[in-house]
Amino acid sequence: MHRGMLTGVPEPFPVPIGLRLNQAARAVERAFDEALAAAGGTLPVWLVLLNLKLRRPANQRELAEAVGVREATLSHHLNTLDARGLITRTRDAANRRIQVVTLTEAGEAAFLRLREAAIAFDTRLRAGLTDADLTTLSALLGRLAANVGNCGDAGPPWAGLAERSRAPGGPRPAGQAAGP
Amino acid sequence: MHRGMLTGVPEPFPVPIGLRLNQAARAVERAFDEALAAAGGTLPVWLVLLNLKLRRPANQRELAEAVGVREATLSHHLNTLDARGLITRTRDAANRRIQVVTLTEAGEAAFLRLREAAIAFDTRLRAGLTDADLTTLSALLGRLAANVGNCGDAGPPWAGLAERSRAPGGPRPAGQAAGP
DNA sequence: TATTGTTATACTCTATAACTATA
DNA sequence: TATAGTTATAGAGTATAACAATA
Repeated sequence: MHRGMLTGVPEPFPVPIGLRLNQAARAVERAFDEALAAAGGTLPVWLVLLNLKLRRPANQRELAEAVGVREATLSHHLNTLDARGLITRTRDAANRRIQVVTLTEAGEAAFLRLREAAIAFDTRLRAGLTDADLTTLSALLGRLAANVGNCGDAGPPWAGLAERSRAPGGPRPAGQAAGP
Repeated sequence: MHRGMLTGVPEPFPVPIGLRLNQAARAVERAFDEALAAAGGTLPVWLVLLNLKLRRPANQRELAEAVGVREATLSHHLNTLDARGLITRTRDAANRRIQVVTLTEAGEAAFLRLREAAIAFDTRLRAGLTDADLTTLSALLGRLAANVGNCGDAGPPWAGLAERSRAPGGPRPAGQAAGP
């Protein structure tokens, strides 16, 4: 009864695909959050570390964009990482406005732990799906995203945090990312 | 370069499907949030109204479960709805522990507005997708959800809010739902 | 004046724990 | 004691606005 049609409503109504999408995304998100938590991390922390390693963002603006948050929000997360001893911030000698973010040894270790968790998670997630399935799924997801405006393939594939359009406060992202 | 493989990493690595899923889900979520906001609502508000109309939850525990939040969280949202004059809560004469939640006239009107927005959104979202596409997509999404534990088809199709597994605070849902 | 980043503040959504009231 | 619900408190994540420092 929960498959295909909603009944008990004026006229048969197909289960909205957006809802299916969201249920799946939330289930996956929750599981990924748990996997990261088990490895001592959170999604924002993981995304920041990942982007620091993968890209070499010239400044925090780039990093924030890659992570998918505002600059102020990134500062917030960097403060957390700093407090946890995972990064250091030092002024660039050539342009002292720029803070050069560097992973500490503990930061590198945290990155490796989280990367392992992310890789294991992705493997688990792909179970039973062929490459063709994944390609199809990816294409369909791209279409949905395109249908609502965001081109669906914009930005780096590891951009994983929500960027609220409405005023303050907002939903939470979800995420999952590659292990380089 | 952002398609299929991540480069610049030790070994070619397929773009994690979980990440694709999440990007799409967030784009859709954001758009749906906007659509609801334009109709004067939010996702929690919509889900509460929808569940009140669609089901006839016997008590708030049922309603909370349908919406996908804890009872205390539901109270929170009901307070908002109450403050906005969309619902009333009255004690059940037979069992005075039970609060009977009723939509006011303004609540009914809000429901209709949000329903229209949700239906329009779903139509927009499905653009260019055949029924076969939707079936395929739904199945693949179900598989992903199943792979991470949550059976992917549990609960009412309109349960749209996140249920945090980790301590306090937490991610935000996303959502989209049917218009009955 | 423009760029870079931080701080201050606030908001949404969520949760747990403790409480009231009823059964 | 058990059930129904509310209130109090808290926390994560996000945002905007105002600010400082540098160019």
